[in-house]
Amino acid sequence: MASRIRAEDWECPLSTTVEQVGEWWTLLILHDAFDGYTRFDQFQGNLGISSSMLTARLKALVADGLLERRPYQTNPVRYEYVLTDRGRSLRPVLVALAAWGNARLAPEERSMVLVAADTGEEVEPVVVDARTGRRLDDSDAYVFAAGPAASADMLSRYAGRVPLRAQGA
Amino acid sequence: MASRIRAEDWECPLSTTVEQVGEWWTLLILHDAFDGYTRFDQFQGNLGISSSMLTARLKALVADGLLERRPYQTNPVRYEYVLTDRGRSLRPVLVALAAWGNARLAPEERSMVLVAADTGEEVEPVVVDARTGRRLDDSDAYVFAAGPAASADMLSRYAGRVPLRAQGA
DNA sequence: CAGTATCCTGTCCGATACTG
DNA sequence: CAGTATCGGACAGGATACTG
Repeated sequence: MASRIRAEDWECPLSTTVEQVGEWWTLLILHDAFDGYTRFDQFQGNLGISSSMLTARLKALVADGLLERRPYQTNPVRYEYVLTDRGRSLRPVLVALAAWGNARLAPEERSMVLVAADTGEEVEPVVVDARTGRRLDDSDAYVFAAGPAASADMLSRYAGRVPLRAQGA
Repeated sequence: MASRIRAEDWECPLSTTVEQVGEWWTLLILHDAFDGYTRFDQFQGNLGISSSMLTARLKALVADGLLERRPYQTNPVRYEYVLTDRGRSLRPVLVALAAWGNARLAPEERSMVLVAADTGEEVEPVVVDARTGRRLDDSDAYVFAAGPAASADMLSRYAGRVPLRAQGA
């Protein structure tokens, strides 16, 4: 779970990711972790999740390598949950989700915004192509295409619908 | 559902968005829609979803204003589902999710990548601040802060943990 | 083709109680 | 404080059958 998926099991980046992330609780717990919370009762208090469910979710998060469980005191031993690099790498997903909510769902007077920690300036998160800087927003200028390892049935599904890339390289 | 949320019900951009998006099926159907599919049996064939579940999801999507249901022929009348602007605005979320899967989950030889439709060049999606162009990736340089409409209990939760913005403006 | 209706199973998830 | 164990309801969601 914690690492990469076997090539045979990899079909679609989206559905596989969705399956791996598992449930929405995952994202909400991670959000708390990004806010600096690390402890069981903090998560429980903030999220209003039952202890049994929280236990299950935390176990899954640790098994998936998104959180690390480590003792922060001995006698009695107590554990906290801290983000791994892998966990931190999910931040753009949370940001994109929250940005959409702010733009499309929030009342005019937003209650929660993303700001730069140093300047306090409000941030407007957008998804762009790192190489060209062009926004990926809602244009049809970007499509999902079959890569080198695409299987036959995937190619048949996508054939003619999206530009195929060179198979060799 | 289709429009904004009442101010009293707005607590956290993430949890509210998650609630509104509803289920993972929503994202997967939307992904198909972005690929240009519009019809019931296309969705069903691609996703392997049961017809009853698909009906329910499509209804919710239409009610939420993410898809538009419209007849594409008469006698007998047949319907198709096309993306609305609101639906298209969710694209960055899908892209962020898929990008994470590609980066962290996929086998080395990725099977599906995002490419520019004109050049065929592969795209590397990142989330940045539209104003400064700085990446929001995994840095701690950005935090969620209380906005003008924050309620008292939200402020108490976030007080001291994240920089608060001016209450007045 | 584009659904609707019904049945059925799994499991998400809160409530409650208990533990070192 | 940081969980574990158990119970039970609600519902997600597939299978199947039926319709204009």
